[in-house]
Amino acid sequence: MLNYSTSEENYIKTIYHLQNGQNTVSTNALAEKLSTRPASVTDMMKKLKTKKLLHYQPYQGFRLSNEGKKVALDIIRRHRLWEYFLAEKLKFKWDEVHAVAEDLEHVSSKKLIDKLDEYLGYPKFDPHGDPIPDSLGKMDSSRQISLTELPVNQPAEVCRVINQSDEMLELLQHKKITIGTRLEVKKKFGFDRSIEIKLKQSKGALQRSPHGPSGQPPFLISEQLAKNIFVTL
Amino acid sequence: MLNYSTSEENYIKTIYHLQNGQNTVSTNALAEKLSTRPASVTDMMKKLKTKKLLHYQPYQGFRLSNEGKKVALDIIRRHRLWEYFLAEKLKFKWDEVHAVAEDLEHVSSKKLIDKLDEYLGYPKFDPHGDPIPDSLGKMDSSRQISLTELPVNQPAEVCRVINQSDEMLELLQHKKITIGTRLEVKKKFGFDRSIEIKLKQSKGALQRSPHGPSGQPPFLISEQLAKNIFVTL
DNA sequence: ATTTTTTTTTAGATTTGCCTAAACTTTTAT
DNA sequence: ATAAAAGTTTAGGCAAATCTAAAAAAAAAT
Repeated sequence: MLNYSTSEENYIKTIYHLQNGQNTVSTNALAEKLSTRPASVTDMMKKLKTKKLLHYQPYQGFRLSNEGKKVALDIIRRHRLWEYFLAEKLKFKWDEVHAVAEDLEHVSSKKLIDKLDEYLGYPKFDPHGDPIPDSLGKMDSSRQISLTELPVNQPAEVCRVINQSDEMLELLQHKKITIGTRLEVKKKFGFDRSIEIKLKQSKGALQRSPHGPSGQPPFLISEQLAKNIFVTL
Repeated sequence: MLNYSTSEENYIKTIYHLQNGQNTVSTNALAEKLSTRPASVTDMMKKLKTKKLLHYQPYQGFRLSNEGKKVALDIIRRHRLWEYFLAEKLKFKWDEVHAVAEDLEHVSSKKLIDKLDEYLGYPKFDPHGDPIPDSLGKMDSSRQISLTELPVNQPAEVCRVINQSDEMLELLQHKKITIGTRLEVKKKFGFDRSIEIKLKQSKGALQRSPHGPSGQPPFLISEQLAKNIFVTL
């Protein structure tokens, strides 16, 4: 695996996230995500094409090649391992790890990352619940469904939150929802597709609450929030 | 404290090391250390002067300003904390930490470094024995003398090795000299200023050696090596 | 089927950090 | 004291990554 510049790596990583599966990625979408100009994207696409990291015909959008995907997974591995390190060892808050990991991910010593992985105990998911690729690029794709898809009365555990903004994290924190929280959907309302959920006693937390043996009362959350919370059964 | 580019940081750090105390640093010396060309150094010196990080009059050499020294100490702090982390936590070998830390030191989140420092237990020295500046730039300057200055029969402990090349590390490894090794100078020879030293039982290592209760026999080391080994009494 | 709008690309600059070659200072040697 | 050598700076260029403005292609609307 060759070395790529920080800028190249940011393009590759972002294309990977945008081309969820087989989608083709557009110049404008990529420029938007990277806070840059379409013209800069075109320049970089030409360069990455000559390096055989992506397929690209002018005006036709682009997709990572197999080699490009490998590189992307390696960057994502580095990013998520650092996120795990920051949260787990340095006690960063869940919502602070991303920005710092954006810098650390570009330090590309293979030995460093493999030793870090070992030190951390080969974690499978980062603090946001995203799976961490192993050194071969394989990662767990354990069934993670959105809260909107979770059947009523089916117990589940929060394993991932996507698209987190500061506002969203504030709301989650207020409602005491974190990775690992166990819950059930109690009712779904057609009117605005909001859903009522009930948090369950987590294994660790056994203190008496003021709500009796059944814990806190159920409460409503919006569809917009539910879409962004993923759970495992 | 503003942010500086990786390149600027490398210049600042290297000037700090070269201007040991009040020396003035020359263009050629800096170019040599940074494996770059004198013309590039001049360019950068002009830039750093406008940023008030150093004092510089054409043809007269340069010295860091107080602000420049502060920046240098911050970079050195990051570098040495990462070295400590790599050796202590990730079990990198003593001679492998420097190269990786060269990259990590440029990730400049203050919060990251302060939390790393806390996590590591506020270490005072890096794996080479160099003192680590605290978040205010203060560092231990505990008396560390070169082996060439150590009086005969004065027990001491290796605390620092400077100027380490691969060849030198090979030699140290072969003679089983590491940070923490305790020893005494037994004889000094005027002819080539080589010295004879004797390793002492380290506190930790209590296994019987084939050399009886007094440990290994004394052996000679060159002046060149002795100059680079520092000890505390 | 044109025209309009949107998207994408090209052309030409800019900034950073580096280079070579030539010019200029300072130092050293005669 | 002056010439040669060594060290330093200037001048002019180059590559990476960005930008703006204009041109070209594709998509949408009439």
